[in-house]
Amino acid sequence: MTVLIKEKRARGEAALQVYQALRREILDMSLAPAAPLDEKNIAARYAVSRSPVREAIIRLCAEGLVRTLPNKSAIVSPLDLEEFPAYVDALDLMQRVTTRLAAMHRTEDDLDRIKRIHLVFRQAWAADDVLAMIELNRNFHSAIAEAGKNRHFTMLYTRLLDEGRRTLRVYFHSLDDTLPEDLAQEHDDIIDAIERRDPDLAETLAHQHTEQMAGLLLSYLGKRSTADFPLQRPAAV
Amino acid sequence: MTVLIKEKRARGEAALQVYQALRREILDMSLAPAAPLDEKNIAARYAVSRSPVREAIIRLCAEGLVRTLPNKSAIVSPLDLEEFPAYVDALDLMQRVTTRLAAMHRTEDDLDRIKRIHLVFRQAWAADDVLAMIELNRNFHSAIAEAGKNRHFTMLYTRLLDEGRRTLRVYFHSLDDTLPEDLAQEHDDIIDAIERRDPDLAETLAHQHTEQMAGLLLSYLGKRSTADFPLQRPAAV
DNA sequence: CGGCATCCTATTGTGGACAGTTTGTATGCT
DNA sequence: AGCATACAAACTGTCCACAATAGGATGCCG
Repeated sequence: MTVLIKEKRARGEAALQVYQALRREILDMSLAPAAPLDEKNIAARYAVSRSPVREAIIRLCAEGLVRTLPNKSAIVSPLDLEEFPAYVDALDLMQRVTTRLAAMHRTEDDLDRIKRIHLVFRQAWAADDVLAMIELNRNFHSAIAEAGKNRHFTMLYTRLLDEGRRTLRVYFHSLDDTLPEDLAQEHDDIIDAIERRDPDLAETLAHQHTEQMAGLLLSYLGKRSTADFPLQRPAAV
Repeated sequence: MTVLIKEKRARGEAALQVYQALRREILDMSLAPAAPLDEKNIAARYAVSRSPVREAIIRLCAEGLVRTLPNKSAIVSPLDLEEFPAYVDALDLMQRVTTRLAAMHRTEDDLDRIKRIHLVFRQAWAADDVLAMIELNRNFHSAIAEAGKNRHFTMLYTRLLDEGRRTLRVYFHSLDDTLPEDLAQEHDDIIDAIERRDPDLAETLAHQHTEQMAGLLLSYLGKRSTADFPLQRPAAV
């Protein structure tokens, strides 16, 4: 699938566009985890030379979305379920601290932005558009983090959210693309706490939100199709 | 100052070596904050072409140690004192959580590593080698974070420590390269808490350690040389 | 004398070429 | 048949060349 971008590209845009396009494809899982990233191939697809592609891959590598192997093709970072606990720990702490800080430091503009994103999130929920919901969920929490005004927390948190987007996709597919409404309700509550500038409540809600999400994912991971399937032939009727 | 590296370089080492060398120079402040990074110049100094240099700069940019401006030279990230509070907030939280996790998950090997580094730290302290101390302080806390077994926290924490190394250098220079012994003692206490697997104590000590450091830095920033200097000519005797 | 337009130069962003590895295949041997 | 070796294709890492842009120097005009 060749992707044509622009007739004429501004100087300095090629690397950025390839970076954004690759990033999107990785997060959408159009590029599967562990898929090799052939530089020449990608260069051809985006009608650029290998230099901008290389730059994009290096940046994605620094973000943890791809992994480079010496003298071999870089690959899309695999979804490592082994470190799921550490991931949830990190996500939880970052979600708590960014939400708390948002309740402390948010401006009216911040609040507007957050509410606007959540509105679109609800629309996507109504339309059963799961892909949009996943992205909007990410943007929702990212906007909250921005309102917290600490770029270090924001950076790690958005990185974690991005990494998680792929896991969420796997999970939501398993639910036949339906979503519990609880999540949207929890978002409402978080917004309220931030609006009322209640850091403790905001942090508590953020924590419960993470627990909720982690619980859902765990129940999915624990779901096994043949666990209670009798290997012994059932007794004749 | 031309730096000659190797007669023959292994394929794939050029970019790595330039990256490590640049990184070191930035953290040592051999390259001053806001100093421009001329690609051709750097390429000549390390006897490579611009491609590996470019790769190194991109990676450093993703780490936050350099800043790239479109169509202009990248510059060493300036020491932005405006966001000092946010930095301390982030450092404090990461120090607390990584130290707590270390007290929970450390192995005997982890403990050995930490103790070994601290031993060398004390030697550097005895020898008044401030540069070594700054690097060893970073390695000490980094080793603790590793013992916590959460790569996300470790990553952000080490990044913060690295960013802070430059600020520490500025500060310690202002103390005429002498250092309060408290820091070493606090390290001892933290090691004890980790050894005894006492997460609460470890976290508390880590927090106090950050507060101590931040307090020292603040008192330095508040130190002004002419604030109580009378502008009016003193009355004749 | 100061301010603005123009030209010039140095540097970045990108394209393309070349060499060293790695991977896959084919062939020969056990 | 299975394994090891050798060859070949392809890809990465690096170098080099070129075009576009930014910044400075120069000259002109108010």
